[in-house]
Amino acid sequence: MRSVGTLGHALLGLLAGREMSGYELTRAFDKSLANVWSARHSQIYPELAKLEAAGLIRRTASGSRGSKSYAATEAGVAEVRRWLAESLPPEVLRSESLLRVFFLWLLPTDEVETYLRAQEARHRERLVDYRALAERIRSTDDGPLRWGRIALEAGIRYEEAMAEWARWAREELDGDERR
Amino acid sequence: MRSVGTLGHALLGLLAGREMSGYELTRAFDKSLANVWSARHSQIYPELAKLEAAGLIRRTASGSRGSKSYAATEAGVAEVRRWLAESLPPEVLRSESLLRVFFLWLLPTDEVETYLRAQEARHRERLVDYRALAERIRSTDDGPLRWGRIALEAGIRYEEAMAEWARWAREELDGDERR
DNA sequence: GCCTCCATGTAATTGGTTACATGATTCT
DNA sequence: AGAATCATGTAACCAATTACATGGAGGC
Repeated sequence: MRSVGTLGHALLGLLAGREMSGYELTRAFDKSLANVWSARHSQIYPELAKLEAAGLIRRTASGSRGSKSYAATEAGVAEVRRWLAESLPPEVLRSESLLRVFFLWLLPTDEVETYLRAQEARHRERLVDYRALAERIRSTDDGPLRWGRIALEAGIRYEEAMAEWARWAREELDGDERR
Repeated sequence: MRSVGTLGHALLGLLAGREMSGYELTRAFDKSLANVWSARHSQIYPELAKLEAAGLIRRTASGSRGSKSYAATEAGVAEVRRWLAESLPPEVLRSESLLRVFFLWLLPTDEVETYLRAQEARHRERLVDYRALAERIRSTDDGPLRWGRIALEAGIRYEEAMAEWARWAREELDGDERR
């Protein structure tokens, strides 16, 4: 009996809300979940087959263009709940942009400044997007949507913190230059 | 001619600073780099062989207990610089803890609260560690070490933002309960 | 003599991305 | 008729983790 990975749990979580097809699930990963977890259809379809074989989801209907809908079974919902209540795995940040910072001493000062400006700009752009999205969701305060809004808030605070950090790092350098 | 991945660039960056053995590189990933990128020795040793074959690093000496030291070649240093100056890849956060947030509606309120408290506690713990580490590095303001301190500041701001977010999310819920 | 740390490697497996491949429906 | 979108799948490859495997040096 193969254990369920993070992708499997994400799929079960989505299917615990409502029945969906592989295609709809794929869109969910492109849309709402994109900012915390990603997955392509090429990973999703085989995973659905495995979850079905494990009895955690079941086929419910076939749509017009050959689409297949799935719903979480009782065992499936129980498995997501178990996962949610489980203690968090020791998650570490994995950021290529921050990794590069360790090696910036290899670049001339003006290129370092360019780097940090680009970094800040990217975070500010995302911040604008996230805030616009938050405005649109604001009114919904019931059910699953609400938790999307709460997760989004984490994204907003993250981008804010990273943009501010990049500005701080740039100022650190500048002060240094003028000395 | 195989292209160099992120791990390869990280190794080149470290070796551009000073010559090191595979074992020392492994420790560097456990220690300073651990918070932004991770790698095991089983991934590092084969990668060193590839970098050497590509002429980006070269063997410099053999230590007593069979250790092999490597240094970045000119081509190797040029490659890190190229990588650093290159525009950033579209990096997205990948967080299982935040993914779980989308599905918290499946848990009873008290378990949600437990989840968010655990989340906050973890971030606060890391914050304490990072701040202690920052204190220790503070005095060094030259060379590679300085950039380690700047990257650490990003970690501090990240943990701070996430801890505050978890508290905010919990309060959101509480306010709701009392209504 | 035994344990710990230093030191390097390979093998097996999982997770994830990119590319390949195909076909139906709807819109213009 | 042609393009965009819906819809599902497989194959090849790359990245990363876990487990397997071995041996030397130094401290107790």
